[in-house]
Amino acid sequence: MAEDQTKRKFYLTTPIYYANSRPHVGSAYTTIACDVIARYKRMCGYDVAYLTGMDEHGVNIERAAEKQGISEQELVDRNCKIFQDLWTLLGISNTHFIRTTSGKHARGVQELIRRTRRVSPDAIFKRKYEGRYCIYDNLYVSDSPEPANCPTCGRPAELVSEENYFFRLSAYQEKLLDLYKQNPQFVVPDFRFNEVKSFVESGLKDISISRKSIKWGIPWPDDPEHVFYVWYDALTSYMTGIGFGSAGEKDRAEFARYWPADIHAMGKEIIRFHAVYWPAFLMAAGVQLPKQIVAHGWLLFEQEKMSKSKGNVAYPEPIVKAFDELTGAKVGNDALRYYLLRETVFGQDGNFSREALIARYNADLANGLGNLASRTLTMISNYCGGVIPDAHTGAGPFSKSYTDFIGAFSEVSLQIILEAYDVFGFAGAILSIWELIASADRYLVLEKPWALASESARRDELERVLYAAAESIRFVTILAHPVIPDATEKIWHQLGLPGSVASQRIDRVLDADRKLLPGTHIRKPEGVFPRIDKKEALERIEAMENEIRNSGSSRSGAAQPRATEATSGSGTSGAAATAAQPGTSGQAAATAATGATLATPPAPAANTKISIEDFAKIELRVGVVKSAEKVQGADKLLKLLVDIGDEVRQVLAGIALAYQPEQLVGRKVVIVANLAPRKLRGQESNGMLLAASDGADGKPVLCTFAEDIMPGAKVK
RNA sequence: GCCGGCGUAGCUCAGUGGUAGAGCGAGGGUCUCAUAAUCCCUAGGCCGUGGGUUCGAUUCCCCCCGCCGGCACCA
Repeated sequence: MAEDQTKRKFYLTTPIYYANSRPHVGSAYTTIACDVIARYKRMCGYDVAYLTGMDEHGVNIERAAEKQGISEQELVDRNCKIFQDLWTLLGISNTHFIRTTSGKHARGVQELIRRTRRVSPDAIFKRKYEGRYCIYDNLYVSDSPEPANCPTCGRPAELVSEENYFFRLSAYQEKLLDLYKQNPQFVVPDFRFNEVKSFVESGLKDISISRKSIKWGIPWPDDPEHVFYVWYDALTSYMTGIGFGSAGEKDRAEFARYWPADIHAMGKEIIRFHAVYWPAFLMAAGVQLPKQIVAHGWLLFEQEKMSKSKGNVAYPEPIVKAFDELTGAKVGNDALRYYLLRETVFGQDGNFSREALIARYNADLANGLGNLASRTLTMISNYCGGVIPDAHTGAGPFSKSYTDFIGAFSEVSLQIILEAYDVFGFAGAILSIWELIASADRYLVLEKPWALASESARRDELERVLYAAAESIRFVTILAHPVIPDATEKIWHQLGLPGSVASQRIDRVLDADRKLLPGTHIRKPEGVFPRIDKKEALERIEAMENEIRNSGSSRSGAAQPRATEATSGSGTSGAAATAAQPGTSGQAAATAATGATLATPPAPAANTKISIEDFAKIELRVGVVKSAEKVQGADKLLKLLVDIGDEVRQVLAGIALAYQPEQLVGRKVVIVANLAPRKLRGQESNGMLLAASDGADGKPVLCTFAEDIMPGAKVK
């Protein structure tokens, strides 16, 4: 918050994280990536505001709190602390932190809607909302009145209707397309941008932005029966987090300084809300639009399919703490950050593997940078009395390896690395920096300073070599600092340099007056990245993860799986990997994946019972599949003819990903016989097959019978 | 079904119209300042399949197979 008005500002945000459970590696990935950008921009001389925060409203919070017998506020306070502790552990340099339960946020959201009604009176309107709602799982399944099945339990959802406030998104199609045209970098990577464009081109529907049934939310101004619904509330935090809606002089100035955001970063699953809804909301309110939406990919866990029994969800804390404990040094944070950024191409999905992380740590950090610093500083300590020697750049002759080496640390390499950072090419930047480390190691072997040290006549050569090596470490330390802040500060200190690396100008690392000063006393060399034993580390990490899992805090409120978990497997068999949803709130994930929205019912879920009369309304009958075929133009639909005793029904079922048509013929199934007919892909469906779905990948499994039973028999 | 991407050495990936590259892992060697670290050498891989354009394609075009993403769709 140390604003320096003479500097150019830079404002970036992570998504706000949903407060119903603890963060996993995916959330950490988003936040770390943003932290690297923030640190990098600061080192380029920007006045950076970096916002992260918590999404603390909605039904999942209500439910989780109830389950734990505490108030909503207690629950979100507790989970907020877990997130904040993690950000501290990861050295996240955010300058702002927003919680949607804060008073200032609520005032900002209400202010934005008031402003919208002033600027665009047509944008907000009230209308009857009709959607499908599952009474068993207490969630909105679909925003359309069309019949729908609950993604969690598979049962048909109830039709519900209430008056809601809507945002006229449909009116913004052309304006959005124009925005995209004017700003070819509005969304990165470009393939995501194309997806956004085609989504908007295909037509936009108005969206509901309030709910009557939710209590745990921000009341609608002048109509407190309503609360704001998910996205309008959540997205606005990017503004309220830096002072929007506040009457205070300081807040107003801060907002004026930092808005619009330069970057909103997030996982790919919530890009639509940021690239479509959010600009539309802002246009309607007459507020400046963010400059860029940056979407990264997912982390897939160790190439294997997620399974609850395996519990292979990775949490950041065990990794960081295990590394710290086993090495007796604070290296875990750097290890995790380095691995995540080095191993994945930002924007694309990446693999997350603990083994690979440990291997990277040992190969690149311990054997690479750590060892280079250690050997160089030790030699300066042993051969030069612990003082940075003279560079001897004045008089030759210079060996070829010297000129080559100096040449590597040139404006050219610097520009390559800076450009990589500028386009979020973290892996590329790291690769280039580590090439420099390798060249330093190579240089030392060629020059053999340990041999020079024994020949007093070659004193100048020795000093020249060690000075060059030390300089190369300074160079690398500054360039790598955004990625590995802890170790670079340690090396900086060991080089005897004043202040912190963080306050160095990364783009001026080559300036003559910033080079190491001969005569500087270095400090005691200490290994910054002690090597770690793979087996030991794996065991330690696993033990700590089990602790978290058994403590129950890993899913303090997630009653149903996030829908994105199901979609990421995409119905393939075998090798499907399951992803973390970096940067997603659970609420957001569910919304993104299903197009449905979550809300809370007035009554608690588990206590909702129906009467036998209610059940009797549903006519379930045994059927035998007579024929089955794929429906043209649909991935998931099969057209079945089902004999239910007195007639043969045509039924369409969305099970094509799980069943081959031929294997269904002759099979006994249960169908809902008195369901209203519905057209699907032009074909009429008369009834519905009962199926359970596996939470992990959402694959349907048909109900059937072990004993013989006649078609047409009633099921009850 | 529509739109887009990918398929290159064990693994992760670069790459170019002209007889294929890096890192990691593995094998061998070397120095000894350093964290059993460094450095050097070693992988002979139909560059998914088939066809086309071309003097010549891994690189350009088309089909197919496999994988992935977005949308539609999942009574």
